[in-house]
Amino acid sequence: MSDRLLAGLNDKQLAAVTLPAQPALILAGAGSGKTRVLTTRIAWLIQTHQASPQGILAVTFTNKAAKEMVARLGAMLPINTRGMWIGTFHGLCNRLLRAHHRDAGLPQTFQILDTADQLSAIKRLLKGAGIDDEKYPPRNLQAFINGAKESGLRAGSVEVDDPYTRKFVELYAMYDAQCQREGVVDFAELLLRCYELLARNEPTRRHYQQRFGHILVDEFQDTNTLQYKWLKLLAGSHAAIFAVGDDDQSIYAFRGANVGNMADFEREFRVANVIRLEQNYRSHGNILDAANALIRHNARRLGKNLWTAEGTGEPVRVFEAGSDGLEAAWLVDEVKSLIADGLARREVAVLYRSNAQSRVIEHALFNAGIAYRVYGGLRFFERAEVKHALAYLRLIENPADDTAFLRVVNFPPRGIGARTLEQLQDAAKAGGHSLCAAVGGVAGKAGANLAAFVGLIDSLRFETANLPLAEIVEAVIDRSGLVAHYRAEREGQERVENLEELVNAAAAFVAEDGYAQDASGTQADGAAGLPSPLAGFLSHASLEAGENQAAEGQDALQLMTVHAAKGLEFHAVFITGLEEGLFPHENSMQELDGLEEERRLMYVAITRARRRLYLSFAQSRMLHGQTRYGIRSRFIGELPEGGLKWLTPRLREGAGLRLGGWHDAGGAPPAAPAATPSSQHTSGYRIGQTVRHARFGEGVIIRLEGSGTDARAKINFGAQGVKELLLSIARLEAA
DNA sequence: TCGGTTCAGAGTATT
DNA sequence: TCTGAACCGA
Repeated sequence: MSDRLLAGLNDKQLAAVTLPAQPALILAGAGSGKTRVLTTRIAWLIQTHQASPQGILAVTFTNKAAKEMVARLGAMLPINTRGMWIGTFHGLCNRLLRAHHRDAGLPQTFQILDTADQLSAIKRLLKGAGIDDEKYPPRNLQAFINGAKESGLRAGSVEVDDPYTRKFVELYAMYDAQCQREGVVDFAELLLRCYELLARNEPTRRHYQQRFGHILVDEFQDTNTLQYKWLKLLAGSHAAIFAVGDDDQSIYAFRGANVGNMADFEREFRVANVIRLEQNYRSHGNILDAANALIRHNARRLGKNLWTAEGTGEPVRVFEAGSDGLEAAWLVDEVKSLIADGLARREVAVLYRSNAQSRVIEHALFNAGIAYRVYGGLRFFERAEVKHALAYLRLIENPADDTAFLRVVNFPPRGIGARTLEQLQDAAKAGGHSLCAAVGGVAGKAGANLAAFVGLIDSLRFETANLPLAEIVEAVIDRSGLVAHYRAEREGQERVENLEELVNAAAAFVAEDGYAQDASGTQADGAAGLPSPLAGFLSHASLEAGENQAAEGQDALQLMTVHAAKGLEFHAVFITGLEEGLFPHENSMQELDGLEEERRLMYVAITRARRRLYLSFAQSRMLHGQTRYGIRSRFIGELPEGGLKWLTPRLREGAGLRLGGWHDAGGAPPAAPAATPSSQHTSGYRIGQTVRHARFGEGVIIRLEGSGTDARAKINFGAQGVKELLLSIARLEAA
């Protein structure tokens, strides 16, 4: 019976799927069938009765990945996947904490703060404590707190060796106390609190350790320190952890991911079975050769080489443009011809290193009338009007949620201004109450307004107590005055529609997966009563921010950052802006292993392409309101020459990008003329000229200032950064 | 409470 | 250059 399940797997995939119940590390290269191996492994364990569906825990980073796993599993096995523990780290921790809220020291109705909620809670904390937020910027404090939590550290455990950090630690402790008072947890707290629950509560820990004989982890290279600790704790000494990841695709160090977890896991669990999935089913040979050659420049790797049974395919096309505008114009032409050849727009991706780069491209596409879709943007549950409605719902569920209270106490406006709120906050502080509970402490007209607001919340709570979720939401958006408020606005129509969509989302939530799944999971463990549908919906809204932007369904070109492209694949891929300072990004140069992470990012970008890959860079680019002259990214030079096809004349090897090459006597004019840099003749140098410096190497002059002995040049030395040099001192050679 | 002005900052992002 | 946030005046 398992034959059908295993049919079509290659030897390595088969070996991985059918490994004995031991710690295993699967190095799964891009396009090597990673998700298939993961889901088939689960199906195989169940089908061969090595595990029951309840005995398996599978964890991912995104809801999308979790959903895909569930869907594929459902297609493989005739089982009910609903009660299974397949989800994101945060989703699973939420589930555990709901079931054991008392042991975890949380109210049953605890709310989850998203990043924006957390920031406003921090701002409020600083204000209340009279802290100078210039000296202690809320964002920095937020990063500090999250960083500490993601390392598994409470305020008391953070090492302090300077007064500034000491203050941060003090504020961290105050922040945690505030959250506890208000019954809210931030994202990192979900994990840390869950970790502490398991660490301190032996019966609970044993229960889950015994229950989950198999723990499967997707994208293991993206785990942070706390997530790895959590996995170790849950696995205990028995569970077989099946970790799947690719160190070459580790691109999230900046948000705490620790690739070192892979090597640590191999060592700490004495992994006997490291399996490499290196056969790639996605790309043609030249594309893989480029990826392999590039990533070989990284020193710290577990080591892997992708190969394909397909042919070499087309060469990788390289284009040098005179400017960012010309790069976009070329891209438009190329896309047009791809479309003319019958390729669907959705099969073409335009990738860039940073979001700001999409502007120029969008502009060109828009003018050319080519439909496109930009990834990344406001998501449904992040929209202001939706967050407002959710704040009302949160107050119904938990009146102590001061963040929610402040968000809507005067929205729509009901005559409760800053002064009143200050009084209220003072009263709350003095009495040790929540804002909601302190309303009686404010007198006069303002007090009456506040009381009316609390009355509204109370009556909504009582009157909707037994209504279906969708009707609760409907009552809230209606009686809060939100809908009326947006109706009255000239451009509020879309917001009204989003509020109505929220009612639909609530109905869908009850009907579908979410609530039923939460309920069964909790019930199965018999710890706590059922969470209300409302509580479930609010968690859902926090943990799953929803799709970003609409326009789906339409066949459109796909525009996104390289990060956003991870996990996706396209027939044709454009990697744009391949310039030093942009990709690799200059900010990464100050970071430990920054360049290697940028290179992995480039590796991810290259391996998105199935059949056709374009690389492009521009001689000049508008950045922060200034024209910057860049030099070609080193990454292009790290690719195998033979697999590249230059669409523009190749400039002299080693010369870097020689801007304004047409200035040189006898120099061939570039195919695409550059935007003429305004030549200022100072001491014989000119903007755009390539020069060589003894220490910094080759660079491009981007600015000339002063004269005589004070003449200075600003020079972009690429990886060495931009330097300002005195021409009378620096000995520059023309390159 | 709104709307305009000013100012700083500008990298990637899921939960 | 462009954006978002903070701030100030009506």
